Amino acid sequence: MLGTAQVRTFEHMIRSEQEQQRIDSVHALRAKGIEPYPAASFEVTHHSGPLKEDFKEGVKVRMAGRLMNRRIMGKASFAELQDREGSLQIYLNRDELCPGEDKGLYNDVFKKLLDRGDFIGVEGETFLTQVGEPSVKVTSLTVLSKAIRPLPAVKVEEDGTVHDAFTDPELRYRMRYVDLVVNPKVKETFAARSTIIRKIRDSFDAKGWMEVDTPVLQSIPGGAAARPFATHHNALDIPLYLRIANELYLKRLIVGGFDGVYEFSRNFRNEGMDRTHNPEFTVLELYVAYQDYHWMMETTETLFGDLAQAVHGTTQVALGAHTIDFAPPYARVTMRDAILEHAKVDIDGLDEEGLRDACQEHGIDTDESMGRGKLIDELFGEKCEHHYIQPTFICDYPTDMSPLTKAHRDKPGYTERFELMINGTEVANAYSELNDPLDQRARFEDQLTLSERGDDEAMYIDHDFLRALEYGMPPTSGIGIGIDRLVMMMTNQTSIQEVLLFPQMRPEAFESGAGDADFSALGVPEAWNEHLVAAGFPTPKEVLDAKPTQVHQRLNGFRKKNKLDLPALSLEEVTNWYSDTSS
RNA sequence: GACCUGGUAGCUCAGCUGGUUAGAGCAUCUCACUUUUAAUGAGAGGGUCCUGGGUUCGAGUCCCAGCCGGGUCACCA
Repeated sequence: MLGTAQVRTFEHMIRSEQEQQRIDSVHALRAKGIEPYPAASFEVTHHSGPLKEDFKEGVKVRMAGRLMNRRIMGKASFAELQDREGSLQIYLNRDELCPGEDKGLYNDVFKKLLDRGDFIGVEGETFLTQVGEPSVKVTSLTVLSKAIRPLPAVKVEEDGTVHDAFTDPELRYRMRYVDLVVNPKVKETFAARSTIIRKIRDSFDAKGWMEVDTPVLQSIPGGAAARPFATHHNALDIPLYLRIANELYLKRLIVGGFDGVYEFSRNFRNEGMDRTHNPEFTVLELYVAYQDYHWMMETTETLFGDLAQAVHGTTQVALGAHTIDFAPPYARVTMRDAILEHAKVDIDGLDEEGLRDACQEHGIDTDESMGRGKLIDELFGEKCEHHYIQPTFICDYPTDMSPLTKAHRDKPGYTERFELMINGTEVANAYSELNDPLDQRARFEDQLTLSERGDDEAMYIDHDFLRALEYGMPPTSGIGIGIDRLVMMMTNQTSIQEVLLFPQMRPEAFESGAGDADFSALGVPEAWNEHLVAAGFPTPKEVLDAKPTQVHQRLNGFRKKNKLDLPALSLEEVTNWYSDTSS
């Protein structure tokens, strides 16, 4: 809740003309005895979707949503009421809405004081207009919430042509709430994401597997090879890491006697961002006892076929220029055959040097820290991966790039591992899990050697996990499915930001309210003191947290905007504020 | 991290080899209009041209530095 003082401050923020008009309307509504932000519930009986699908005239309805796209024609008006399902046309007739002498609700409230984007509740009766549009004739109108900022004015023609679309990715991601209101397709993508997750959960629960929660804060960031985000626990005075994977915890639960466990794991990796990578992302991890990776392939292809059906009603799904067929079974190609086919290299019988030469021949940069597994991985990634558009299981990875995977039952040097490739991208990664504790210990030690050789992706040793394995883990198959990528494949998106509600962005700078602060310790000229606060630096801390270049620009921008009678600051001068405090 | 590219009104965008007071459509405001649907007709208001510096008689436009995005690559899933 905002205090009165704060409300007053916000009203003094610099507003666009349209925002100021809307704020004036808030006051005008109150002056008429209408609360623009009422506390009481508004009972809703119908939503636009079902009402339109099975439309009948003469149905009494109560609906609520945003007022959009008004078409005012004197004593009668049409508008769209947009709710969670879509939107429905409403019709307001002055004399039916206001049967008495006082026409204020129509003439003043609806026509003047309400704007596009405001939440209203209506009561009325369904009917078809002359042109056959399903509509609601409004007999009662309630203001539910007044919007101060105007929504982007997107207009859609009957044939689907969109005018003045809200498309700037920066604005769409930073203000997803606006994106969702104005771009119906965006809503559909996230509805599909929800459907996929719910369907997976239903299908796993039906099999008797159990959803679990395991630690996000870990003292050893294990289960994958990646740079973690580090933090610190004050009470224990120890470093902690946000998990890069949850694999080792789920296996501990298999040791503990659950024979099917899964978790939708939010993982965090402190690495680059692009259209297939976000610092936090979701992986579905599933571990099932007494199964192997062949069983897991069948489980996976069946699941994906079902998911496509649930989202699209068919297994044929458009993805960019391709149509992906999610119907099982999927092709199974060994890593050796994949490389043989696309790079004409037989990795069997090639030692590290031979592989290094093969990589060089294909123009792949190598260095001394790369072992045999890493070299094979490079060959596959560079020469093969992008060829697999239709769902394909790539099987049997070399042992030294799979430290948690069981050795292959009849191919020495290989493991029982597969990755599922779709549209040239890895979507899932699965193993027959390594449950031989002595082998696991040896594999961790090999990782240590790799790490000493300079491979900064080598895994940490988790001694408690080794101890757990020594108590005995049944044969188990496990899989990790990249949920974000899966949703991309299922919703025809090529960027991970389109399937994350709030993708990571550089934080935005805001002007904040007034406060008293002393900047003299930084060496800021006294005349600038109050302006620093107004320009969005309430305390010296905010100044020091920002980059000097940024502060310099913001302040000079503020000076220009407000036509301050002060000399412009030099970058050097601002930079000095930083050095002064550190000495 | 490197390269390419963009930032002009609330939204989508024009703005030529630098040259009067920076434009359009939609949105907003005023007026008209009782079945419209990108409603329509008439009129009006609205701009730190991302920021700072430079070149110039003159910069939205050219140069330098920076801020914030997007794309490609590298790394990764």
